[in-house]
Amino acid sequence: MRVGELSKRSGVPVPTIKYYLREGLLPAGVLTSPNQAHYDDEHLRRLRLVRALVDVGGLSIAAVRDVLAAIDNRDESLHEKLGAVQEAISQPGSGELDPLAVEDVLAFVRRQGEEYCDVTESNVTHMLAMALSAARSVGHDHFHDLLDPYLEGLKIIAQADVEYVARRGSPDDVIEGMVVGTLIGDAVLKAVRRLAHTQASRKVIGDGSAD
Amino acid sequence: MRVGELSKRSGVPVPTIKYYLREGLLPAGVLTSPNQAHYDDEHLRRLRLVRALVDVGGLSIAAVRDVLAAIDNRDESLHEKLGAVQEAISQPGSGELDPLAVEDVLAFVRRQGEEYCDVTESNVTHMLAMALSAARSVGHDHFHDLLDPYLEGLKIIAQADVEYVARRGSPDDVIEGMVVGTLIGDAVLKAVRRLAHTQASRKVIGDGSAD
DNA sequence: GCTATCGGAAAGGTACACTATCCATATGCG
DNA sequence: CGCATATGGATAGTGTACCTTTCCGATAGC
Repeated sequence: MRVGELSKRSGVPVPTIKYYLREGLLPAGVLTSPNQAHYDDEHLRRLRLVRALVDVGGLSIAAVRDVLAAIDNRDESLHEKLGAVQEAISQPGSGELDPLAVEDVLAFVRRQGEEYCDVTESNVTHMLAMALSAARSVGHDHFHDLLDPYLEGLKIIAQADVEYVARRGSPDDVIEGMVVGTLIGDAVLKAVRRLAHTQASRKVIGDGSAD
Repeated sequence: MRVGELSKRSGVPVPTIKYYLREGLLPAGVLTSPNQAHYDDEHLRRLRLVRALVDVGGLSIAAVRDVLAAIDNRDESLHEKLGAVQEAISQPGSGELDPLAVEDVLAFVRRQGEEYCDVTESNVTHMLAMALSAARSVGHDHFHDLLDPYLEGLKIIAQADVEYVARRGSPDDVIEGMVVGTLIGDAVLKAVRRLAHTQASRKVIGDGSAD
């Protein structure tokens, strides 16, 4: 197929596809003449992945490029790749870290039997420290009390996630499933948590008949 | 205090504070002369809240304005206010909804005993439908299988959230705690889920010694 | 042959979140 | 008092991110 059909089948405008090609988010098509190229289903699949990362995952174009590079890297074991991809899809944001928040993270991580030393070493722990710093900055200096119940609930969720991903066929599908499952899963969790809030708060403050 | 001290105490540059004042994110200070105004701790608190919403919650300036308006609204009961604030902090994003994804949401919601009809009525259900649509668009058409385990884990988490918020004093603190707890909680959950993934996947694929 | 479309490059556009400049006025210190 | 510095308010400008538009000569397909 040519770019017009790729556009029709994906819902992405042609100029945007050209832009993604320029930015290296989409591999070039096979040239059949100096100004005709052919795209296949793999391009369509990749294009839809890019849109999902951008629209649902909220990733920047640069972050998407990093993720795709990690996915496409052929020189790593599955384990290394999963780590690289996880780093790529976990942007910590910017701002100052409260040392007390860093302590909270270290204490939490140690409570689980890990022995990390450098919180800024991984994007994930950095993310957590950033969030706890923000909590402290707005006066919530006991937010870390929630970490243990969060982990308890998330163990159930992560177990389901891993089973979901492990069910996939090839290692490439596992990687891609992890990316999609993590980012779309974040969005799903956000929504379901809000639904759960509504249900849980109903028990406490009632339906509005009495507050 | 005047704007300079507000800036020093919050870490937010003076021009940015002026911008927030212009945009209505921060109430004007009390004028003591035509070009001198006085700000208090409430302004500082509000300013830090704005930064937390923007930096950690990832909210746009317009969304922050909506949230603050919902917080400040004096004409609603606590229950109504919680609902309005929850809508304000739940942006569904844009894109087309897959009818099958809408069905998935309806089935899920009904499974919990609710009887919603219109998925687009609430931002929260719309968010969920958007996420499941995105999953389908990248070929994950059984992502909804995860909804039940997610809810199971999230019940534990939401319970902790509600207890955390209920511990606060005044109704205003409850509202503010819900905003902070929801948005910062989203970020914390994201990070902790990734940590839980690492732990859970270790059991399945090992430490990298064998994959 | 004729119209629509193509690939590729370059310039343009839009939205957002600040940031800089100006100015007349106030503050605060010596 | 004198004078550097800071202030509130208004207007204009900046930088980044993500596309769009416009152009070109070449091809596709009827």
